[in-house]
Amino acid sequence: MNTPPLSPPDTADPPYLAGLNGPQRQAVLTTEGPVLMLAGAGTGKTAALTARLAHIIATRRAWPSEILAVTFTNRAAREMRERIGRMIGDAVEGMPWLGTFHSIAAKMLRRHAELVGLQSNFTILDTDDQLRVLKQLIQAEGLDEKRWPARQLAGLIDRWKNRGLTPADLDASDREAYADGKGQHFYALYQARLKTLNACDFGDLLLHMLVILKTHRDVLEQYQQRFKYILVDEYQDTNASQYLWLRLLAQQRKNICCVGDDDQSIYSWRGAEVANILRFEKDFPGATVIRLEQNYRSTPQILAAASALIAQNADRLGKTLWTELDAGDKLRVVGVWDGPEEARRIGEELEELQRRHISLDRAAILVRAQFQTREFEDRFIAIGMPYRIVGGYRFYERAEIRDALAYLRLVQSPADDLAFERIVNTPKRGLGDKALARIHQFARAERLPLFHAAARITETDELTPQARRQLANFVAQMRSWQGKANDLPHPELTQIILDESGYTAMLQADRSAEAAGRLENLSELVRAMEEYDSLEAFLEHVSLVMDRDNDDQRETVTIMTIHAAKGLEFDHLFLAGWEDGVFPSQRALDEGGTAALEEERRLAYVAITRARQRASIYHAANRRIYGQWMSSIPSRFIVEIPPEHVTSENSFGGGQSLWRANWSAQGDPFAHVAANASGRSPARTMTRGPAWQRAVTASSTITRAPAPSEGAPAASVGAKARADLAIGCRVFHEKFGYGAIADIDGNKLEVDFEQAGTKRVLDSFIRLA
DNA sequence: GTAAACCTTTTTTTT
DNA sequence: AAAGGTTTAC
Repeated sequence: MNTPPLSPPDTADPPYLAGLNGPQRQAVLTTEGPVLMLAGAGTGKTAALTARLAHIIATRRAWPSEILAVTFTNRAAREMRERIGRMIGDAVEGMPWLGTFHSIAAKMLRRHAELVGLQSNFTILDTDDQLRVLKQLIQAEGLDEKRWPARQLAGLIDRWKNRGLTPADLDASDREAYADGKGQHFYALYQARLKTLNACDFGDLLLHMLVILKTHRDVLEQYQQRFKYILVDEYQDTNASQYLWLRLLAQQRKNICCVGDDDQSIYSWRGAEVANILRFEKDFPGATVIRLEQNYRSTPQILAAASALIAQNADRLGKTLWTELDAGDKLRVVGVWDGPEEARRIGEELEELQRRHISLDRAAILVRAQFQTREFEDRFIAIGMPYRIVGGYRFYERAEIRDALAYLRLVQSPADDLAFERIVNTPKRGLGDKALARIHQFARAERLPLFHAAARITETDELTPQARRQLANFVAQMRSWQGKANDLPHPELTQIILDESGYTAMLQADRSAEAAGRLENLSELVRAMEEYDSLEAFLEHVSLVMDRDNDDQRETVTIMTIHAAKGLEFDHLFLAGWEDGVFPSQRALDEGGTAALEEERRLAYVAITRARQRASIYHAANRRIYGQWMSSIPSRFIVEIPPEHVTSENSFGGGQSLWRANWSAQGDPFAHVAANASGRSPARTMTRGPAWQRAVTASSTITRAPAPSEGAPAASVGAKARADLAIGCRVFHEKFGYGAIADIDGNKLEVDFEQAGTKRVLDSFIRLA
């Protein structure tokens, strides 16, 4: 370790070392050589990271512009910038290489775009554009879109890109994927199409840069020279492509510091590989490994509950978090009747906080999936509770915003065919499929972008006179905006475009309930643009940050997904919807493997460890999913928390949560199930874990789901039909008893019950008798 | 070419 | 339940 000439700690510690513990100091002072920082939840990782940066800069080891600091989310990048700013002042302005992987890769790629056949003003496609391109390709190849959804192809291509694979790199098994082995073909087609569009998608930002670094030694060396120190946050979430990228850049100087926590790896669905953390020491021999294990955030009760939960995962490095804080409250587990009641109860608790003059900024509601936020939104609007939903309906994904952006994109780069297609007939100009097909045909024949083709086609008699007039008008307008683009400030330009194009008028004429909100969103867009120096800068921001910065000054409770909450902390935490099928998600359960379930468990761990003082876990007995009522079972994760760290209550019985009381009082958690199944535990349930068994036992005692009667047949959660059922099978249902299957419709069954008559039920509530 | 009616699908999680 | 896509009616 190359310790700088520092005086003894008690006399002249630089301010950035103040209040750091031993391992944290080591993380700050070990500047040379590879460092792996294993930092558990709430162990002051960000403090150590920012101090490390401050130290490197203060001791003149590197200029701010010579440090590469990568984070995963824009929020994390922003926070780090702010915190460093507080330590080192304006020097942070000179840190151009602090940002997300994607923003940094984009910045690099703009400099070297020509090396992968792009121009430096390439557009960055979002998921929506990506899907539209793929759909067009699938159609052009004459494939049935129903059978081979574009989404699936997009997912595959995404995964390949995450793994750092170009079409040529795919191996035999990858090539087989999609539409009888056309996966590779489509991948290549898609990449070619992107090239002609002068566009790339999110995965390309990294993959293109990776290819450039691999194949252009001079470029690689240039960056290896520049980046004297590399710092990576949330290392457990890096995917293969990011990993290779980092390894190339760090190879020369090897001053790379990676910070991560294998227990908080929750992005494997996006290609993240925890293995990256495990093989760090192999890739960088002699690496210093520093463990941060003292937790400054949570009470011992919360910490113990979280630790016990995560201990159920087999696949982990293992660590022991400890804290010096006072014991604190146990976790609360609250059972409620249904989703609306959950929202009502949490609303009441928030009102209680308000009465105690506790700022709502200190409270948060965490959900597994976005759809759960609606219940809270409805309730909080009703009671006037100030709230903010993070992520959610994203500002830049709204149709009106995307339309406006498409206009701007077309002004900026007339060759943006996707933008052209999007707005050529919005608002309506009488240019429908037929006209568009003609333009397409013309464009292909003349090898022109759509906009230029459109301009030329108006000089021919290809189109009907009225379509021709309309199109000529549109082209003329666009030209006039393009001419103004350099003279007018971009917010004004946008306003002019919206007005002259008739977009504003279209919304004003719209009598529907949403129209007013849309107009408001557009003025907000114009306002947001003012913060950017140029149209280019703004569009870049929009492509990379799908969210608008929330500068809400009021005190509000935050509602967000657990994923979005990673890295944050709250005094009062509400964890909603802890029911099997919601959390862990149905998809994770359907997959059946332990890997998916362990990731859900890590998610549960992340959720609980966000709490500083108090955490309340909610589970509802009934929930509406896909618009239909489903009865649900408390999450197995609740059962996995040791009872000594939990107090239970429920709103429909009083006192301790019935299901937990029932299961612990019974001794044998299987007894109930076994009895119901007439002494025989069915093989299918035996393949589930003991937690599931307990939960099933419990649910049969407390859940009184609305009967799936004729009028309201229960809907599906997982759409797959079970293979073990056939018409005529004798089956058992918890509520209706024994019966025979009369009909099967996907996962919905019609069963003739011996006692209850004929009912429509979901196959997941049925087992073979 | 458009609007209205009808059917199907959707829910992880993010850059 | 709501949004998206498709078919049908004008």
